[in-house]
Amino acid sequence: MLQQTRVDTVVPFYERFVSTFPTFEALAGASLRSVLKVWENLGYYSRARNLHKAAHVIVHEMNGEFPSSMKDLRNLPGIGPYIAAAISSIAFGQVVPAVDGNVKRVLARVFFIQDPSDDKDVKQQIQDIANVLVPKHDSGAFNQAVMELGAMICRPRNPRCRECPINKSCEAFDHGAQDSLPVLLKRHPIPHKEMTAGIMFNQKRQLLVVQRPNHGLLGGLWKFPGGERMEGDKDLAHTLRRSIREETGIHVRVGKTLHSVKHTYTHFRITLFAFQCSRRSGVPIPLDCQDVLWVKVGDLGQLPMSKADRKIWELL
DNA sequence: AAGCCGGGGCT
DNA sequence: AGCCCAGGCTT
Repeated sequence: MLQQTRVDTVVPFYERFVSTFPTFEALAGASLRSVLKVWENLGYYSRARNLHKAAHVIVHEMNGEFPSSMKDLRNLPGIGPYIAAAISSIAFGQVVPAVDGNVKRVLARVFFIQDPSDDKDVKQQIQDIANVLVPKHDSGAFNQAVMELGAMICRPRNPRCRECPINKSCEAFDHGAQDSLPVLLKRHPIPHKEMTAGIMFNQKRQLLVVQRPNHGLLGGLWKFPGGERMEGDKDLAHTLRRSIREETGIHVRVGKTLHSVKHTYTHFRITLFAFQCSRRSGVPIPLDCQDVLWVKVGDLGQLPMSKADRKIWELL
């Protein structure tokens, strides 16, 4: 949960998650849908899918025993170098450094590393320094201490160097360069996309929703049918007719605009336009999606949806 | 090695 | 509007 996600954001999700799935057996036995529902709004949903898978591996392939070595931890889906090191050092007392974003920033400053910290060699250099620094005793506490120092004192912006317990050992502070380290690579500007969502009821006053493919953006979450405006679309109504046909095979008539919401993802922004829609012909089947479902508006709260789609639902 | 993957808070 | 968050997986 803590991957690229602030502790304060995670805490309520964590509490709800462990009370819903208190054991590996409970998590392994739960449906992916129920896991995604508890994860809803936390983002990076592959983490939820991987955690669900990992619980299954622990219960069915590891005799229900949680692994303690770096090597065995790395074999669980979703556990990479940082988490393997964090768990084995904090929970099992192994002498390994846990290098997260905080640690990289602290070490880049303390050791005055002026090359971009995203560079492969620089990452290795930081890892090498951490390997030397990690103490034989209480390495888990050391790891947490460096992370905490990075979060509270050696912050990305406006570091509190006067209050820093190790400022006398910090080369960046010596040079007065703490604000310009670590060096950032410039990022590409993110594109803007226009997205469409069809709000369509059947005679039973049920709403049509589709489930996204399990891999890719917002994998496994539910959405209103519709898609991105492409080159050849002459207007958004055209986009919506085309994308609903691709997703579900049905032909629709596009009515009036109901709402529009803006949302920012990691690599692009969207404006999502919701249109009233009616079915002209065909029966919805899962073509360019994983599943289709007619659902009562009130029951849509049970299905995991992204923030942008949830906003549309709330406006309805 | 680079791209992909969310949502939220701070500046 | 940009940046960053107790990163990992895929290609």
